[in-house]
Amino acid sequence: MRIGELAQKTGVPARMLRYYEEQGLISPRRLDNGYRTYDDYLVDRVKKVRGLVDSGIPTRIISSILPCLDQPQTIVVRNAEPGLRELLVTERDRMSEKIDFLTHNRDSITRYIQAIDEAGSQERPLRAG
Amino acid sequence: MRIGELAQKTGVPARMLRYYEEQGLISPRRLDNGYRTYDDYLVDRVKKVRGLVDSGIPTRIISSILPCLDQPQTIVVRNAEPGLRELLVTERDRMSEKIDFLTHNRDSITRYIQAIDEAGSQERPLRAG
DNA sequence: TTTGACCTTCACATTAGTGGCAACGTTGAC
DNA sequence: GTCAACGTTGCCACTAATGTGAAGGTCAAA
Repeated sequence: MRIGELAQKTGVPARMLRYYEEQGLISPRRLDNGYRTYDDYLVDRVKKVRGLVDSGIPTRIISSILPCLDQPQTIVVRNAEPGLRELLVTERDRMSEKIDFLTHNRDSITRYIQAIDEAGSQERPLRAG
Repeated sequence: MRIGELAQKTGVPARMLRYYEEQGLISPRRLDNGYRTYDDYLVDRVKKVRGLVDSGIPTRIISSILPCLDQPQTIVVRNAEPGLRELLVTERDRMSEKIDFLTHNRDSITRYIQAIDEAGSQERPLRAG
């Protein structure tokens, strides 16, 4: 598919898709006329990139770990560069920290919302049917 | 405590603490000589801010939700502005998305690390004692 | 009075995009 | 064919968010 269709399928503007290519995150092939052409599996990859960027992972890191996020790895694993494992462990731990942090604070927010709701229902108790 | 001590306790440079104040995230009182002075509970608040920023929450949002993250709320809840509940729900849902996303990808990374380890041990099987 | 922590302020850096232009490709109507 | 409309290309510059550096001055303890 071409860039417009991918943009439409992912909700990510074409402009941003070109930017991600510039950052080494997605590498489409080219048609004879120079147009970018994307395989279907890149729809998921683009969404993955968006989610990771939104979660505060820098693009530099994303480009390192992206190949490790696609499921059937098998081949890639052999002759992994020496630093890779260490990088992955570091980033995984960082992600775990983020998860813990977000979870804790999300739960605080949830409790606060409940408190608002209870305060509201107390103020004007259920009365009608 | 003054800014240097807070910086030391939180690991956040004094420069950044001033920046966070500029962004409305932390509002220390001032001594007669103009020095900032921080209460003890701000140590936790600073760490919270760091975690949230690292997780991709914009400071503008953080400043809105910070008051709702401290545990004994009770008083604050009453006469909450009308938009607040909606904002909180939106942000909570966004945080949940991030959590799911990070969890999914972290697990992929973990599996990949395991695959590396297994590939390594297969390549050079346990042989010596 | 010198030293180190602190003050404000202005400028600069980095990351993650966005906007707009001019030129080229593609498609459908005439 | 050719014209218009729209998608795509590269490119350059610009924005917004999150910090960081450094100059030049103040405070207070040794």
